[in-house]
Amino acid sequence: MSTPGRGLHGRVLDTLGPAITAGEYPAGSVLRTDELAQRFEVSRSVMREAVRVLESMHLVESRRRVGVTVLPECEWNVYDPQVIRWRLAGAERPRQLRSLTVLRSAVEPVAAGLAARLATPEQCAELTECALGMVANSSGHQLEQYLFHDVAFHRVVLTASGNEMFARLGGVVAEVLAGRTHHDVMFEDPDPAAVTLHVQVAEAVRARDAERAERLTREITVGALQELDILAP
Amino acid sequence: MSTPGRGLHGRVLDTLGPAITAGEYPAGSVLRTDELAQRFEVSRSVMREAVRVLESMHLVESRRRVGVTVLPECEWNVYDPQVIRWRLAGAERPRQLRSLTVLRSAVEPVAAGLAARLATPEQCAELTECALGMVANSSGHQLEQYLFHDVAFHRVVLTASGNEMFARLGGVVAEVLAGRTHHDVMFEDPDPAAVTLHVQVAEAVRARDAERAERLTREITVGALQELDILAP
DNA sequence: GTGACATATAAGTCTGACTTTTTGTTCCCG
DNA sequence: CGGGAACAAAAAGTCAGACTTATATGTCAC
Repeated sequence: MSTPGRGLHGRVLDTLGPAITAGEYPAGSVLRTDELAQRFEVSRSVMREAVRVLESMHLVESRRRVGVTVLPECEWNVYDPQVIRWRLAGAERPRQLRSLTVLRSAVEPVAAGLAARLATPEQCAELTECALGMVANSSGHQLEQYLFHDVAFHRVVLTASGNEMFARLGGVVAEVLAGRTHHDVMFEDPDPAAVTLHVQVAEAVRARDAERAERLTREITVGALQELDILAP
Repeated sequence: MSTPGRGLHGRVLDTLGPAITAGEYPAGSVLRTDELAQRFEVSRSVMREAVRVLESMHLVESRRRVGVTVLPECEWNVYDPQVIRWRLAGAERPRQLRSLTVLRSAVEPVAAGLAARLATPEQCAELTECALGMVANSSGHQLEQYLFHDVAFHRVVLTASGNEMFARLGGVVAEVLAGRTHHDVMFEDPDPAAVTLHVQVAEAVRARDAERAERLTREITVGALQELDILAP
């Protein structure tokens, strides 16, 4: 996925990152650069680069005479795509998926509202195209194609919102949707109601009806929350 | 702010990071590590560490035989607190502030709704305390104290939501509020209506009225949007 | 117990030599 | 004249070793 093994330090991160985010080293654990370098059979310079990256993600803190200390979870840069991927790959996957879905439920409706105001004609067209693609693959166990169009749909909405922060969440949404399709429950065809909602959102955006686009998208995200049993009575 | 000059590579980042995020090197620009090392008068090892960090933020990409290429803005990890700080410090400040405020307007209401369900008694108490602090400093040009309690208030709401992604935005909100107080318009005392809303949110959370807490917080964020002239008629 | 001092430790830095990958050029052949 | 293979150069990547610096901790006198 994305950028595997871009250099030796990347290889080190590919094992050390998941290990830390999985809680294998509890907060406060102290590692030593030299020891790590030996363990991974790389030079200290390479190991230092890896540590610097982990440090920039606030997963660890490096202090003289102490070593490399693992930071508590609340310090982590949980928006770093790399960190998200590591956590989604580990045992914390369910919790991470919940966090991200709640985030989606907050962001996507607002993004849809903005998209209704700001989307270019091209983006409107793309959106309906995606929605149609979802309809076309909503039955007959064509889950992969359905997923493809679903991801594209949400990506377009987030991009069309004109907000860079929203746009950057496209990758996150892709991970969540892909995760739902592949790992979790989703053996049968997608919920027809959800498909309809996507079509209606595309219509609302094209019609420049921000209020409606937001409300419909909220319905979609509420559905996503329900799938994960998030929601109080 | 936060961690100034933690080592030589940090010093390098303090100038190179802002320069890149300010668009001083347009996307596609190519830098060479050796040249940079000379310019900053550091060894190549230190320079490499700095480049690795920039790479982990997706500000640059390092390729053999080519050099260090500056990536287009759409690739940047705009959620990285460091990147946010750099951008807030540069010429792009107004745009960054708008992006962040729109993000707030999406996230905070939902967070407040969750907080109303999940906040501990201690957090409820903290919240009312913050709101009272805001009231106490809302007149008489006590902007600094007001800001302090305002930041604390929003931090508690985001934390009490129980969602780690929301909680992590506490720092971002702090930057936005501080920015508004210090740089932008805010010479006279804060809007009394906004102060009242904060008190009411605290009440709603304590009363476990999620719907009301969300609606009131939405009013607060709408106010923040209006201050920046964001909002269609 | 408290303060100053010494010491050991691990990160931080620098340098120089070497390797590897990739790009762009050159040159030969069709 | 075009295309492909071989080649050369450039820049990042890697490594090893020596040295510096900050700092936690222990020691000792008071």
